[in-house]
Amino acid sequence: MGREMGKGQPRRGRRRGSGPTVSDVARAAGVSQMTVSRVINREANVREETRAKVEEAIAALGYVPDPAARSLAGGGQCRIALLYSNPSAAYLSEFLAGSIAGAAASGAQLGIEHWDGAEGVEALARRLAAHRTDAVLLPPPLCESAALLDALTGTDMPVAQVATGEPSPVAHAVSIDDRAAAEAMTAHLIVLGHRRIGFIAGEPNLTASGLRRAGYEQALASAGITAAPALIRGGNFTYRSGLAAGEALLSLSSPPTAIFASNDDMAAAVVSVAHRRHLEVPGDLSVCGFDDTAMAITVWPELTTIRQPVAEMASAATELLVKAVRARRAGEELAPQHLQLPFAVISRDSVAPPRRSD
Amino acid sequence: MGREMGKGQPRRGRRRGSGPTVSDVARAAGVSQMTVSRVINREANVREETRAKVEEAIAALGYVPDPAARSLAGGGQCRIALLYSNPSAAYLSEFLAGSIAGAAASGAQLGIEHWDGAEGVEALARRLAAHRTDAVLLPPPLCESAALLDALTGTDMPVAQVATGEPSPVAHAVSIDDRAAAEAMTAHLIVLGHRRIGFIAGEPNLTASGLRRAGYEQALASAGITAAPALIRGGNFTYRSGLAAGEALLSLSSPPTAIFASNDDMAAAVVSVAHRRHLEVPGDLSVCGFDDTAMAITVWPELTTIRQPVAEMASAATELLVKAVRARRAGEELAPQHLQLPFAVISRDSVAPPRRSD
DNA sequence: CGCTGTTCTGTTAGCGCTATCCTTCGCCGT
DNA sequence: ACGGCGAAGGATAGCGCTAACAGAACAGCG
Repeated sequence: MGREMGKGQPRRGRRRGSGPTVSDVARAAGVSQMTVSRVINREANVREETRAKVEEAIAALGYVPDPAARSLAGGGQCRIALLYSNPSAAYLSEFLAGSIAGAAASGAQLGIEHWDGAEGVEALARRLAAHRTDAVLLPPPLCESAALLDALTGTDMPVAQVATGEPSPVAHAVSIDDRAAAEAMTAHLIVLGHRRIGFIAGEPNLTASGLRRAGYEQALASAGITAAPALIRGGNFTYRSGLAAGEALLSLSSPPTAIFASNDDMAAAVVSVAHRRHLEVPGDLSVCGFDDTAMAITVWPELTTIRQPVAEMASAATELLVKAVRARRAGEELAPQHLQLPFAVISRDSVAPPRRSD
Repeated sequence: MGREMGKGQPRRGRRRGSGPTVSDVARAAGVSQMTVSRVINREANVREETRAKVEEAIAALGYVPDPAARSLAGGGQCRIALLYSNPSAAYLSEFLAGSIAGAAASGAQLGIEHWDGAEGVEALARRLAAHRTDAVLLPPPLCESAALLDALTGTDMPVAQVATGEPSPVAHAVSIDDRAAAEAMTAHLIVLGHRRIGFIAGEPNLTASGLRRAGYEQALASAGITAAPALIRGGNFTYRSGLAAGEALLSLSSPPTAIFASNDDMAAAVVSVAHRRHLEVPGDLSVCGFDDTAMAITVWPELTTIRQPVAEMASAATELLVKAVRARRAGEELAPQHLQLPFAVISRDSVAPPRRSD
């Protein structure tokens, strides 16, 4: 039977005008499709030289892998649910962007699920099952809920906690070294000449809070400064709690020359309190925060703070989950990974040397 | 009976344990895969009897079509890009959540693209093309960039603007009635007894700013109050501009009893200024914002503000784009739609009747 | 009965990618 | 030399689905 009878021209196929495909890249790089695939997936056993050639071709053609095709051919459909509760919204947006990128990169579907705890844990599990969820991504503060974690790890869905201080041994986790970060920030203040450094602790139920406080204390100890208990105040990560703690610290007979708040919201509140008392920031009082959320650059002066690579963390956690799901489907089990990403001290305008180093 | 005769014994396929496929259903129903596909897609030209048989088989096997395969095979692939610039991040998180939901609902892929304007418009267009973007979603403030809009609508990608005051005639748009919202908020203050109501305008380049101001003026006019020009101050949606405008308004010889800021950031700044001057909010000064971003409930007291259903708006815009892309592929053209979603006045603790209605 | 339409249903060939072989090649030890 | 081994990369066959076309079944009409 003459397949190409009517037209001498081979049938155009039903290519979407879309874009370059693996075979285009392969042709351009002078390798096989499979090698391109290997480069994309960062598999081993590809010579550096070959990899470079392929990457060049990818860049030149502006190639982007088709997620649909990937999940069809590869490990198969993978739906991961991002479970969130109380959105510290600035955080969530970066987190979402990261998850989306991670999901896109591994060809997974991302679903957003809200859970406020009112609905029981089992009801949640049922909901996830109905949505054919393969894995669950937990940003703070949900990643700290022991009940939730238990229920989730009880199912056969891999779970990833992001930014928890104390990862569960049965879950994947991505975080920064909160303790080292707090220590670095405190040390920074000490180097500038501050000696009376106030600290506003975070929500006591979150494990990261303890680590941040430990880092602060460690830095003081390393510098030979005795930590005055009066300089440490409790907070719960809200602006309002920062207001109260700030008032308390600045009402001391010998107030601190710098205040390190465990997050940006509380630091912003401290700035507000300082202004109310007609103290200049950073002239009369240095203030620093933690997280580098939108709040940090919203207030004036902009806050010196610790940047967590939230997007990267979310992206890494997402990819981890996809890998876990695929491994599980292949019959293996991916041992819980606990990644730690680097943080950075971001210097802005809310910190300066103390006016008189007494 | 033998397996498929034509081909040799298939080599141990790499079936995922997943679920039943079209061919399972087809075999169970005694029809071809194609017929099953037709039933799934509710195509015409399938006998009622056949359809019933297939549907029965689907139900019996618990078959669910694989979206990845569908979009690979069908033209279904649709990649929509969410283009964002400015870290108006609190807004973005809700926006993202909405877009994701919208994309999932219509089976589209969502990509996040950052653009700060440094890279030229054509470079951006090239990047989008390289990422096989089919349509572009523009949250504020990018949706106001005429240059960008021109460049984008010049391509054959559908574009949707979200929350713009003045939709382009060639783009889709989803917004709220900013003017009516500002009018409602102002009227609310008037009903409480305020007569000297300060207004902080938004970034003059954004069309929504003008509408909000017009709404404010309209409400005053309707109540027979003459708008004192001194009570209107310019701002640009930043906290810092709110600080300056707040200072100016409260320094007037006859200061306002209420200040309506065009967004929450500026309203938060006004609260801060008021506190610095030892004015109680809302006792001595009522303050209200606009947008209901995270900032509104971060500061204390929490802000009375206008809620825009950002997530719904993003979701609606996303679905609109998908529809437009599919229509275009089918050869038709979806005329630009301009949707307007309802807003709501959210009463919190930053507004009260004036102490003495003078 | 042929001849045209009109439904319906089946067949074939991919969509873009990766799993699973398989070949090739260089490097070691004896 | 030789066999053996592991790394690098190629060839091929699908993943589950649908577009496009090719029949088959059935109607009406001369």
